[in-house]
Amino acid sequence: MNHRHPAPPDRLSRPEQKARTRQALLDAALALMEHRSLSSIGLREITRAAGVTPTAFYRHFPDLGSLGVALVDECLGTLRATIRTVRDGLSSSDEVINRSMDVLARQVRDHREHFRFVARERHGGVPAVRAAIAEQLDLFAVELATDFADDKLLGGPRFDRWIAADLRMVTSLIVNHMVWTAAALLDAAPDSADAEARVIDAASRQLRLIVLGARQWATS
Amino acid sequence: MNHRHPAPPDRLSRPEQKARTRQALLDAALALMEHRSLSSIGLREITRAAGVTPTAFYRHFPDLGSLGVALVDECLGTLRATIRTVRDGLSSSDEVINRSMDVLARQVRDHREHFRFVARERHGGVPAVRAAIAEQLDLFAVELATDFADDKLLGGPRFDRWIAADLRMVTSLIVNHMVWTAAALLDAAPDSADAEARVIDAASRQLRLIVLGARQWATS
DNA sequence: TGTACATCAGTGAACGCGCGTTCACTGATGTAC
DNA sequence: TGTACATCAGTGAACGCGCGTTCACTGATGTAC
Repeated sequence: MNHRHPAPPDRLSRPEQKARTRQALLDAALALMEHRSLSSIGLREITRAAGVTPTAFYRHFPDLGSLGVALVDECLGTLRATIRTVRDGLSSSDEVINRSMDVLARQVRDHREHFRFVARERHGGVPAVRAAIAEQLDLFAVELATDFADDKLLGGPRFDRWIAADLRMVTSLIVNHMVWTAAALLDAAPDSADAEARVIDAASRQLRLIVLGARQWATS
Repeated sequence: MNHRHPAPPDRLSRPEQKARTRQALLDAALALMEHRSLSSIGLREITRAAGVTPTAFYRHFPDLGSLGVALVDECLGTLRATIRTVRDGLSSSDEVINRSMDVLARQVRDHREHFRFVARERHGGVPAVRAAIAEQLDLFAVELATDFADDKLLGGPRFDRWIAADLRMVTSLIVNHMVWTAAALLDAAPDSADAEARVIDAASRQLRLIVLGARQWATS
């Protein structure tokens, strides 16, 4: 017989409680990393902020590096899903550029800690985390290249005739520009909407310049 | 009377000896940062590697952040001097691009630690160091904009008619691309000349695309 | 439904260790005359 | 040139502290029958 013992609404089942603690550890680590890098944060600091004893940490991660890799998935995995939805239903390149920038700016505003983490640890001191970030950013570039090849974006040039290497060359430039823009938005005084607007404006023009270059490249 | 007591050749004067110890501290810190970030390195680790007692550190720097700022000057100050000499006497844009890339690749090969430090701490956890790096990179962009305005580079478009904001937009894009390229060169397997060549090739094409875009921008 | 047992997330004490900073000091280098 | 004093880069002992990891444990949740 298949007995079910669903936990009553006010009591959490064991897996639920475990997931909750795990998330508390991730959140605590991310919060502590606002002003410091992953490798300078202590296991005890994280557990203290999460409200559990130091030893409880080992029930969820073997070490801080593994927690870092989990954070990469949380930060960039969700961003990837968000971004993919943006590109549908838009045609003119200016439209795509402006909308992409708006979405990026909003994402940065809503998830400062996530972007801070990625910018900081991208070249940081934990190899496993660096590798995980590089892998995710590479996926961004690949997906963007697929969209270009499908002529979903930037209508003008015949991207479908580009060789794969040139496509990846352009999309990795764009992805890097995106990461750099996010970092610049974080560094802009957070209370100054003006500083933010200037960063967005400059980044939009840079992106338009890149698109101009890509069209020229395609027709040359 | 002006008595001079120059130290004999085998004995160092006090300022000389002090400068030597200071440099030993900087070198030790840079070496330790190959695999870790500044904020995760201990004062005692540095003095141990430099061959002095922990307390001697305070004769040279009030804290680790100040040492970091001194490192920024060492790393980027000298690079700026090197790069400025590169741009003289070249006319065609392809020539400038290829030569700049060669110089960058050689600099990265010869000073891996310096570039690693800059890439890692650019968005790292020490605000004073981040600010110092941002300031130096801004100087790069300003100098490059001046060269463009003087028509020293990329002969084709009439950069002298550009408004200042557009010039800075282009040069900061190029500087960011330079930093990213340096980081990519560091991440390419250091023993693999092949991986390095692929990074250089991709970066050169990206830079050419940016120049194409800039020309198009200028004439539009 | 009730009982007896298994699982396992989180506990709390204990450990040895390296940390940053303080302090009074030493002794070679530098200076005044 | 010689002497007496000042400077100050580097020393070494000492401090209190938080660290990562170990271990045997507790007790609520889950399962078998």
